[in-house]
Amino acid sequence: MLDLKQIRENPQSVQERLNRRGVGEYDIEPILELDRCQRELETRRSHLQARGNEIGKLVGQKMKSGSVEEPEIITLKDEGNLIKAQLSELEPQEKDLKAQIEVLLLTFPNLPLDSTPIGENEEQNVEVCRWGDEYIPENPNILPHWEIGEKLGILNFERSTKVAQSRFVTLIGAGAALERALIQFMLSRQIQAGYLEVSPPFLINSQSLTATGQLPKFAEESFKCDRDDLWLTPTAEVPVTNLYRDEIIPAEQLPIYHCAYTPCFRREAGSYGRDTRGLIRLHQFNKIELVKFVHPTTSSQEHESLRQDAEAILQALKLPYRVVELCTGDLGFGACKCYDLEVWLPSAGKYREISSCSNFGDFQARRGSIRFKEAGKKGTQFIHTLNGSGLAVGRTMAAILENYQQPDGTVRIPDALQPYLGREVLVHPGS
RNA sequence: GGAGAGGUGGCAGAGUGGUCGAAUGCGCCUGACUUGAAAUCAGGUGAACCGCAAGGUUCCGUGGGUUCAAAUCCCACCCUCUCCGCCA
Repeated sequence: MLDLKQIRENPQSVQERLNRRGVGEYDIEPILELDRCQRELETRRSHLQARGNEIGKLVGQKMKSGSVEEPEIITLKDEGNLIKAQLSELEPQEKDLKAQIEVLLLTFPNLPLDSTPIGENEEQNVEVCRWGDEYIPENPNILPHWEIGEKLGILNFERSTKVAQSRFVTLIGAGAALERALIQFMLSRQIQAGYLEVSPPFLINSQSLTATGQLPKFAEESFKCDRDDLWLTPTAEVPVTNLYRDEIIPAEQLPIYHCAYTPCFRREAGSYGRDTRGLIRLHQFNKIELVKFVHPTTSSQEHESLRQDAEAILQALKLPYRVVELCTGDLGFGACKCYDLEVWLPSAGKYREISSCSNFGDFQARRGSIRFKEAGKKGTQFIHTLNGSGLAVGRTMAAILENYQQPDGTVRIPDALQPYLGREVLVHPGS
């Protein structure tokens, strides 16, 4: 959520930064107008209340010293009733304005940092670096991961549609073991890097989704359990960030680093024709998520190190990838800066997103009221939140099945992963 | 699902109609003592909003109601805990 005070005090600067996401998409003028009305009402209301409080005290004093029937008391009571009547008109108006402002504010995205490249869409994203060109396979006949996976007997899509729908998968035998090994491998690495593992609820309430920014604008993207105001988590970012919602954290406890494995559930509304095959775009997938809660002055450098922690997994697995910095037009709703890690998928001949590392500044902290207090200092401040995948497990599996595919149709297991899987190669069931 | 208890400041926990934004303890800050720390003693210390300021307003789970006046009384709802039932 944007800071209303900042909008009020620097409207042109806020508008300019919103325009970087897309000219004409966001107009702060309606908010400013509502805010002016609300503050005018607030002034009037609080003056009335002040007089009302005064009357209350006076009546109390006089009743102690005199009779209840004294005319002075009657007059005061009458004035009290008059004020009450006036307030009963003002208060709902002001409440309504406040609610309108809140609703509007929740639909506004975060302001991009000045360092975020300006651009209209993903074509203007900026490639930061490439890693592992030497690991790009030379074999020109690499099968897409879903084909090799089915040949190896470790993936089954058809039967999964029977159980659920399209865009679901069942992993079998070595496939299921491979996924489990990847989860264990990624978590172990991130725990070693200093992240405290958590295993949060997978069903989460609306308030949590609102705090991280999925609601109200992106309700279509998540699965909902209607009877209970609970949703299937679309990413561990939501439950993990919300662990600290409505809390004031002592500054000396910062930074807080968490990693979490969860399944993620997404409706993928609006992507009907895209990536219909394979592990790339499923309604349910597994992910290791990294979440940081940090002091505002450190969030940029924490963002860089978060990215490195995600990259470290790809490097350990020797999977070729590149780092892309999202331009303002492609930046996620709550992010002020974001790096995507894209892994090389030989069958497609291109890089595909496998991790997204975002800095949210105080955007989520405001929505979720996550604050910190510095000992001895007055008041509280909003913390900064960051998160990134470390990594998406299904896509990692896809990348391994392709990049480690051998001409004979077997798939080598990356060295670093072998101890977790207990085997060096995936072979056809018959051989 | 049934029965009961409870939701108060960073935390614990008093408070049952007025001077209560709220005792007390812990924590934290400042000072004294100390080479330093600990212990002890004294003082201070909630959050949010409006206002240039003085100052004002709001907040005791949430929403309504009664009253000149509500943490306190009434109604509804939400949540947590305990016990019973069912169940992985």
